[in-house]
Amino acid sequence: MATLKQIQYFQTVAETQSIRRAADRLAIAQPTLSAQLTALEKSLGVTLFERTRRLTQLTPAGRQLLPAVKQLIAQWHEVRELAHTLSDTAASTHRLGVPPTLGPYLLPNIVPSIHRQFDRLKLYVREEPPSQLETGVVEGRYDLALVPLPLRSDNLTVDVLFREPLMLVAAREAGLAQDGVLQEQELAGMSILGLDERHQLHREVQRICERTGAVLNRDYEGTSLDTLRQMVVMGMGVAFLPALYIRSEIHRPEELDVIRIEGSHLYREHALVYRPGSPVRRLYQDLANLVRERMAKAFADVVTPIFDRGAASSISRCRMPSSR
Amino acid sequence: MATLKQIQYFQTVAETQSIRRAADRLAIAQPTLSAQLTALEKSLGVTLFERTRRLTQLTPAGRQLLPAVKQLIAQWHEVRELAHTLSDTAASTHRLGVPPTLGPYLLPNIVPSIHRQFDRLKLYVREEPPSQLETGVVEGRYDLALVPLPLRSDNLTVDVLFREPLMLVAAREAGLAQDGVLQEQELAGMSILGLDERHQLHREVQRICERTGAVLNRDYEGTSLDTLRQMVVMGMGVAFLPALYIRSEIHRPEELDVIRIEGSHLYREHALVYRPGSPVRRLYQDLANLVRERMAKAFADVVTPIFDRGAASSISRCRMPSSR
DNA sequence: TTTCTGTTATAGTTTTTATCTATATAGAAA
DNA sequence: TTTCTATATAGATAAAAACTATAACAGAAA
Repeated sequence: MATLKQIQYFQTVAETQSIRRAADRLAIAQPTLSAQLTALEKSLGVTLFERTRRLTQLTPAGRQLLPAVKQLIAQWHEVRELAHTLSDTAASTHRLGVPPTLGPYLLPNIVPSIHRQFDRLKLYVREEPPSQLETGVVEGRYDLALVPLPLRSDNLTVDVLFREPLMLVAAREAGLAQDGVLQEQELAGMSILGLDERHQLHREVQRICERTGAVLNRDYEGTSLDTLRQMVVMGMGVAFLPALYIRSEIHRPEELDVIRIEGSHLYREHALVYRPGSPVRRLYQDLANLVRERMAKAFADVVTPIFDRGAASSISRCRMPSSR
Repeated sequence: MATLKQIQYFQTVAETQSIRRAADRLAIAQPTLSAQLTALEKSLGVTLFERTRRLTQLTPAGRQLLPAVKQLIAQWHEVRELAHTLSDTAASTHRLGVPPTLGPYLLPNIVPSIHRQFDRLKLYVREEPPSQLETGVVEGRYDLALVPLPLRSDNLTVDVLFREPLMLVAAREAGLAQDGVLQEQELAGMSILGLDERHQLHREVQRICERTGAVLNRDYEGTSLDTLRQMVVMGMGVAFLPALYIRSEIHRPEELDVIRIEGSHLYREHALVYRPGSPVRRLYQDLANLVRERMAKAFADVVTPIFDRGAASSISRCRMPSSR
């Protein structure tokens, strides 16, 4: 099989019309070039050059082959250039998966920062339920994903990002919120609207209901946060909505009361996950930190960034030298 | 520098998503493939694969590099295919030079035969004065050329093709030709029209005049066979015209008398010439034979093919093994 | 003619590298 | 846990690409 070197030799000899001069330009010995030319001619089955004492010129066949060969070299240079660009890992396109109850309300807030810090990084973003995101990352359909904790799979590296409160939302006319705060006990017996069970949020709300004695209404379930909110507006009940959604989408609070519940763990946690073997995990850790910092700076009133656990989780999965 | 092999390895691993399977498909050992992949990654400066125990998949950078690499391989296949086509030397485009006093009147008669016998051979034909054709072949601007003998340069292989008579042409009203034949002695003192001295034919006619005592009229010279013929038609004198031109262009003999001269060597000889080092000289010898045969078959009454001298001339220039 | 010069080809050697076999290592599955 | 499977590493071998030195040869110059 011919080599790219031989192809390049071919082009140089064709240009210089001399094996001697081509060898000089290529900084190799002349016999080497002669031998490689012969090898190339043999492997192509074509005599490329007519060697005379005065000059070495292309045969008719070689002359016709030259344009194709030049294009081959051009394509090779293109590959090399592209590789050079991509050698900065932050210059590639990474496939990021996001859950539908977080992505649309988080990404607009962090993507500009990412673009600012990693100006040549590109993100291909897709929305899917968290369970599919997890398997997607494991199976390689995604490079990284934003997912709520806890995870099902244990063979992913997890960088915990932040804690997002779930707020109780009620129609204004319900008159639930005297001062925007409710005691946990007051939830008991209350009928709560939730999303359908394909959403991770369904289970999270279910867990809260079990603990507080509220009742999850399974007769009517929202298919998205927006429909759930509409159900609340229409007076069908109250619901737990994520703080980032509320911050992002509810701009006319006169229609809805947003109520904080006193003294409980009404929140969900989000993490950035990726395969432990990913050669660009350092970049993903940087991205995770970027998200945490951005949250701390601009959304401290909404979410709680988690700096320690994520880092620890990553480090615990680093490869250790064998003791043996 | 990377090799085409490594590029192909890259593609195969990307396709099979496994170094093991790719090694099987490529019929090489798995460690070899691992090593070559690492070498490629190093030379490109990019980590192409994420190797896990379950599978080996592309990194984001590798994924983006793959299309360019596929195109590179496609271009390589194109080069190989083209080379394979051209490995039949008769499938190339050869640059043929012809003199203006022969090409237009000979080529239409032989090109169809060439096409019939070498159906994929292509000829790029250019017309130039014979002296420039010779240097053109020597310097590589042409691959082969049709030229009249004798040659100026001695470093070309010569395949003599045929002898073409020069016929005396006179206006009908001159009444020179009682029976279409003239004795050589009758030429003495006759004023002969010729071409300008840039044409080889000028010298040939000059030689004939010297031998026969005719006078070459240098006051009026034709710039082409056609203008020369027009000068004869207009009664400005008589001229020697090549037999192939007459056969090809003079269809209304009533205007002109074509007269054969008895007992002299009123002819020119044409040869096919090419560089002795040309790797396709066998093809050119075949072409020369084709021309001779075609002349013998269809133009025996016009020209005299020469089979022996040409072959001998070629053979005499073949490389001999050194005696030492 | 002979000699000189410049170019390519050949011979022989060294270095590099591509490849092999055997084995280590470590996730995933049983 | 053990077993299986995939990749990596080590060491050896074979292939090749590279070098130096020199031969062969055409063309120019003496």
